Amino acid sequence: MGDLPIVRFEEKIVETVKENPVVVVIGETGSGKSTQLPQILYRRGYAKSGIIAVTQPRRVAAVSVSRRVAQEQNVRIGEEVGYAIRFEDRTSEKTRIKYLTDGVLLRESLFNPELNQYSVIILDEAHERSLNTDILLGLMKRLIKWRHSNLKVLITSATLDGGKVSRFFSDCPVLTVPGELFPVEIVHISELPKSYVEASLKKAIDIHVREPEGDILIFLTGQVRVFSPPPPNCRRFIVSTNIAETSLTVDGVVYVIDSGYVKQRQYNPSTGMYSLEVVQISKVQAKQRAGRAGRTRPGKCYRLYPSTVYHDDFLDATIPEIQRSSLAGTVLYLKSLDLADMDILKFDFLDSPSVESLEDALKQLYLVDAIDENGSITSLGRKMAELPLEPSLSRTLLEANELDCLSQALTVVSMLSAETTLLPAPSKSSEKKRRHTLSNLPDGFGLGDHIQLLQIYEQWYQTDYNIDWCKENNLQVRGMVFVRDVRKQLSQIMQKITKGSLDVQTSNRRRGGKQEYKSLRKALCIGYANQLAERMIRHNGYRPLGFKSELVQVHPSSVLKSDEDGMLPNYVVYHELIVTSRPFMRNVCAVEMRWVVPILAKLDKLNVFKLSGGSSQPDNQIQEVTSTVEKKEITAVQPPEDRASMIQAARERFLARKGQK
DNA sequence: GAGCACTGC
Repeated sequence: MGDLPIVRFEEKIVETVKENPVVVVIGETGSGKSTQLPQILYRRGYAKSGIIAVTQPRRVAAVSVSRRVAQEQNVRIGEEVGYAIRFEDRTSEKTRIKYLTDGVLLRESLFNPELNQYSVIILDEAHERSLNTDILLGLMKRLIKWRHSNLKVLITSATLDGGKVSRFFSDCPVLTVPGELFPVEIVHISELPKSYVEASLKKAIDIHVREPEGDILIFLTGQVRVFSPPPPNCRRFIVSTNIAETSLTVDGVVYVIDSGYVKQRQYNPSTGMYSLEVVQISKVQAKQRAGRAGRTRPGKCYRLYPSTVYHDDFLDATIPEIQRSSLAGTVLYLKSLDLADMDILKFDFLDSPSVESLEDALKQLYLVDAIDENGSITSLGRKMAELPLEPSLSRTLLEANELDCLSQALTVVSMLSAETTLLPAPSKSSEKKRRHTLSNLPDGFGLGDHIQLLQIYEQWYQTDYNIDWCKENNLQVRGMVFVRDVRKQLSQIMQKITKGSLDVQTSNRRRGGKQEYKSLRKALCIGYANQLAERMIRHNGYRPLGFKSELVQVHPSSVLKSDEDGMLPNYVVYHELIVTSRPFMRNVCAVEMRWVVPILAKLDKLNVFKLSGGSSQPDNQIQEVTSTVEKKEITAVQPPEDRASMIQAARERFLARKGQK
């Protein structure tokens, strides 16, 4: 390994790091930056006063890279070289080089904001711009001011715009290390095809007929089954999503077909809805895809778009995750750090999320009681930030603890954390089977999907976590085991937060009936105060409250039942709004009017201007921001005419009851 | 009555 390109730059790297607190290292695939950079600094004594931390966006990468480095150092994993990922800490007092996911480093920073145990922090794969890496970039900028004398920060990436990061860190130096890829010939087609799926199929057959041996990797937006039956000889056709850009390395690939598209999840802060859209990839992504052809020998990349489209239409870089996600959790995290002069609208991000998105986050946090009407974090909010969950789910756990149904809530929340991986990938053959077996699973008494998830886990518990039971019921074993791990971790954190011995045991009793779930549903209602929907008067469509008014439906996969008149509950809370063919609420739970009334009152007095620190002295940049806020109509709920009086009456009853107490 | 890429604490 001594001849990796990066080693030839050792002197230059060491010299630059010595003179500067922050250094950007651009290294193409095959440069050895992830494995060699920490070893170089280790050799030069940088681990004497602290640990060298290397972050990775993915767990597998943290584990595999650390294993390779341990091997090169000739030590066992967990000794001088170790890793830390969720559920698994393979480090010891001897550890000097520590690989960890960026999520783990963020969590460590919550309890030790100065990260004193580290002398060097290397943020690897920064070009991927994961939400966590972006937060860390902002935190590092603050941290080097406090720890100027004893902390070195290195930002490394494959194709990141080095100049931009350098400017972000007060014009820090940028080192470029060449990679060891084989040349890849790029071929563009002359005009955009009508169908990129069809075009990629044609191109694949074309390569198969004309070109010498070598596997073909095809980047599409989903696993479309268009390549069956397989060709008669042994050439492999690998159809892949963007997973092969980063997570997956396929050996033997010589040809890449790049459709130029990717399916991307986007959050709309004004409607609270997620959507999955097929969008054009960025130049960075196109380069990444082409690079996959040159890992073992010279290769070819066929791009199913003209070069003019690449140059003129493609974005330089993918829109960072931070600009495509709901930021409630992120904002709560930053608020809980108690950074001096912390104003969330002024936090220094490499690419700032929109003001609208930040205000949406503040609004949500206010509704779940994590911040007060002035935008300051509450003691409840502090506890919520300690839980590795979305704010609505942390709020549910804390409320459940008050209502003596923590054990049930822990199960529901854990099941939701792995929900997508529970059911097996749909295929024609298993579809019937799944439907059949699902009918054998509990139905949540018609109260909704959260209750069903609880019942499923409790049944599994009663079989003593029997793997065969999962298989019989077509539940993914890995998913269920993951749920069990999450539940254990959350139980421990809850014990710590409440400083008490809690009853977190999964219930073993035979369940009585609907009444059994009342407290749990109330806790869910309070936790999901930001995800509450009201049914329309005469039909089963719903309107999410607190967002721009849009009509949504309960997802057809839901087990929520209607009453004798065919009507669904007046109010439900939902886990997620997702736009596919239409806007749907996924995972809903029926809630009662009397729990909803205080939330409606809160929605009424919502004042985003105050939440975003409207009283503070704005600087020029912020001036512009606040003026748009002032003009904007506050998105409080306007109940439909004839229901307004009903809500008012219920609210008065509620307040009267409260007064009596 | 739908049908959804990928991560992570």
